Amino acid sequence: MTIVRDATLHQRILGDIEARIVSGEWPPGHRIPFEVDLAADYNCSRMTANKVLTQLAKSGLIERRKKSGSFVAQPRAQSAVLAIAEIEAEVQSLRLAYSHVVHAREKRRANASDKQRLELSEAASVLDITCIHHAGPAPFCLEERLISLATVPEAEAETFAKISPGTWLLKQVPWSAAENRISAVSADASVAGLLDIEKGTACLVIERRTWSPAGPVTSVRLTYPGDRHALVAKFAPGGEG
Amino acid sequence: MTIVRDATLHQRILGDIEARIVSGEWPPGHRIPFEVDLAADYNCSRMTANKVLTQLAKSGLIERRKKSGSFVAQPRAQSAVLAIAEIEAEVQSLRLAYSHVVHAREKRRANASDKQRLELSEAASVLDITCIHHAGPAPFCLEERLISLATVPEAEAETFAKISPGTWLLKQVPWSAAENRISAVSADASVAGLLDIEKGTACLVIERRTWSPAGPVTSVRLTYPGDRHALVAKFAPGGEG
DNA sequence: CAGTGGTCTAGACCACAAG
DNA sequence: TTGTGGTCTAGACCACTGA
Repeated sequence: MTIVRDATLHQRILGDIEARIVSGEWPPGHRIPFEVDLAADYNCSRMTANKVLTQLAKSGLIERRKKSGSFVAQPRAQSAVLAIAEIEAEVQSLRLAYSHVVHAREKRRANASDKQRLELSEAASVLDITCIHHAGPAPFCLEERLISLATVPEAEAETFAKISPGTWLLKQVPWSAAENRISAVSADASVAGLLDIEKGTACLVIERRTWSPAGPVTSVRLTYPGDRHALVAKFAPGGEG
Repeated sequence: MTIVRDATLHQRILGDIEARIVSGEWPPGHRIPFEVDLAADYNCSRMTANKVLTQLAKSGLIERRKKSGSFVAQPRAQSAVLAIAEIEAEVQSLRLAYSHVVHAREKRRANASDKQRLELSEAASVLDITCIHHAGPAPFCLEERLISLATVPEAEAETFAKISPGTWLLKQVPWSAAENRISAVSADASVAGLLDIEKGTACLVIERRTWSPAGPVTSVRLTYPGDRHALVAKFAPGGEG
C-alpha cells in the first residue's frame, strides 16, 4: 500500500486507523478502540491516542460520544477544498505573460445596488472598477469590483494601473474572510465584447465578497470564458491528499 | 468584538492571536511570541502554547521556522471550502420533492474513452448510466456516470430505479477520495432536451472522479442549468467560520 | 454512578538550523 | 553551539452522559 515513511507516532496510528476506515474494514458505525486501549495497543500515553482521535473527529471520519466511545461516521456531503489562486499566478502557471487593463474606474456614493452587494447599511463612498486580465494577448478574465472606501480609504488614491485591484487589496487587507459563489452564465453583448468571445458563450462566474474586522471590504465578480477555465477541488477522507 | 464564550484555554489564546493577525495589528512577517513566552504570558504549560501555534500553522496563518520562531504568514491563494452535497439533500433543502429517472443504463467493456475517464490501464467492464434528477416537476440536474465494475462488481445487479447511483455508491464505497472539476458549458441539443432548457443555455458542470484503495470507483459528470444553480465556498482566516 | 472524552500540566529528549 | 520547535510521557481533574 502506501509507503510508511519514518513518521511520528501519532501519524502512524492515524494512518493505521484511516486505512481501516477507508478500506471498509471498519464500516460506518463501527466502534473504535477507546483512548486507553489505543494507548495500550501502541504502548503510548493517552494524550497521543487522544491527539489521533481528535484529529480523526475534526476531519469527519469518526464521531465521538462521551460514555459510548468513538464510532466511524456516516459519510455525508463531501466538502472539497477549492484552491482559488490569484489571477496573475494563475496565468503565470500557464506559462503565459500576464497583464491587466483598467477599463473603467468610478468613485460614487453607494446606490441601492452597491449597498446590497457590499452589505452596507448606510450610504458610503464606493469605488467601482472594471478590469480585464490578459493571458498573453488574449483576454483571460473580466473583473467587476466594488471597494468600500469606508473600510479601505487608501483605495481612492490608487489607480490600479500597475497593480491589479485584487493583488493591491491583498496587501492592504491581508487575511480577510471571504464567501465565493460559483455559477455559470451566458455572456451578454457587453461581456462578450470585453472578453473577445461570441455572445452567448458559457462563462464561469465567481462572485466573491470579502470582510475584514473593520467591515465589508470588497465585492468582486470574475467572469471566465467557460471553455478556457475550470476550477479544481479535491477531497480526501483524511483531510489532505 | 466577538463574544467570549466560556472557551477552553487554548481556544482563548488562539482567538487572541487570530484577532491580532486578522485585524492587521500583527502584519505579515511579524514575529509571534515564542512558545515559552506564550506559556508564561498565559500562565500555562508549553504544550498548550504549542497546540495553539501548531493549529495556527496548519490553518496557514503563521509560518514556523526552527531556531527563528513563528511569523505571521504572507496571505497567498485562498483555499475555500466547497460543500458538495448529495443531489437529493440539495433538492430537499430547497423544499422541493426529489425524484430521479434512469434514462439509460449499459454495461460494456471499457473503450478508449472509458479508460481515460476512469484512469483504467487494462480493459475492464464498466457501467454507463444516464440519469435525470428532478426538483419537483422540473429537471434539476443531468448525471452521466461511469462505474468501474472491477472495483464495484455489485453495481451490475443494481437498477438504480429506487436509489440514485450517487447515493448507492456512497453506501457501497464510503470514504472514497475524489477530485472535482468545475466548469461552464453551453447546453448542446441533447443536454438541452434532457434538462428541458433552451439549447445554448449556460450550464454549470461538475466532473468528479472517485477512487477507493481498491482502485478507481466512478467518474461522473453533473450538469446543472446555470441560472438555477450555484456553488458556495467559504473562506475564513482561522480555518472555519 | 461509573466510564468516557476533554483538557491541562510539568516535565523530558531530540533534530535541526541560525549564528 | 545554542535556542527553537516537534514530539512524547505519565499523570491529573472535570463534565457529561449513558447505563
